[in-house]
Amino acid sequence: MDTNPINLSSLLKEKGCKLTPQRQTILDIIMNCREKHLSAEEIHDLVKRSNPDIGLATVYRTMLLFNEIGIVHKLDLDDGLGRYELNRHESSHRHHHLICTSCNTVIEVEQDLLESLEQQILLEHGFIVRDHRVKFYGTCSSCADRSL
Amino acid sequence: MDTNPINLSSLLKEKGCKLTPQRQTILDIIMNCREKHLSAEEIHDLVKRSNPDIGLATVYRTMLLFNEIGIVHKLDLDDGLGRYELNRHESSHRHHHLICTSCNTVIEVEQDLLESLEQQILLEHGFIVRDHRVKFYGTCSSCADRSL
DNA sequence: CTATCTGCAAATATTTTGCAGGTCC
DNA sequence: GGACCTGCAAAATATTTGCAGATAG
Repeated sequence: MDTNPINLSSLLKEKGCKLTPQRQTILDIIMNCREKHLSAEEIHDLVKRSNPDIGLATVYRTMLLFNEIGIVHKLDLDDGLGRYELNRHESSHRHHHLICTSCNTVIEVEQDLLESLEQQILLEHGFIVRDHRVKFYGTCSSCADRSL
Repeated sequence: MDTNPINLSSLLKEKGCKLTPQRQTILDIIMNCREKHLSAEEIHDLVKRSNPDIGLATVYRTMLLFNEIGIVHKLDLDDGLGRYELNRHESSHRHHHLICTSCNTVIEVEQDLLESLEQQILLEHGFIVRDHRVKFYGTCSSCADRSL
């Protein structure tokens, strides 16, 4: 597992923002929960263990900022809350989420495989794709086994 | 353009639900705005023209029901509201949305082209895909032209 | 020193729910 | 007639904002 490869300080400086202990703590938390898709409230709960004085509003403001800087991505897992995950890739090559409609587990898939579709979209619509979000709904292998 | 191919009455009967004027009015509205991705509030505004007494709560309850029956699909266009579109296909073959990050236009693409990815997901993860949601972010042709 | 940040509380915004009365079948 | 539905208002939820004081650089 890699240690912090993110130079928070310089990323913030580019934007004219300051490196505060709150922001560092929040980054540490989400670095330690890379696979977790945490909501703002969940991040807040975890962050309070290190620093009980951090407010929920600060978490929201920080996630907004981290999203702009590209440190995290906001995602929607259909439970009515915004959720965030660390942005592990430089490019628009992004993994996909498999959502099991039986047990609600979220599995990640690393393949992208959307190049040909994106190429076709460019040719037929003149639309230049720079990013995408893909969710698959279905039945995970454990649930499929269980229902045999 | 096809006229109402949806037999609302029998779909509702299957679920033990009743056909009320409110539900019929709401269906009529969304049939006439097939390409629109309306929010609950927008549907409510339109519906009130025919029947000013319909409440917003009824719209929410009806969209929940229509979503269960499969008449509509809820979607998330990243503006913080739930939006709905008519479900035009029987199968899980679904169109995709192109969201222009310059002008916020939403364009629809009819190609699916996810079969090979879904096949690969089944082989590698044993996950049976039954439905998917795909959003592409980028620049539409008008915006691309404008910035030349 | 000062622009930026923070915590708190209040404000917003969206969606859900309880209930008393109304209506489809 | 009775289960189901509706409108209204209130509640619940999620997120944003205003502000006075604190702090990074």
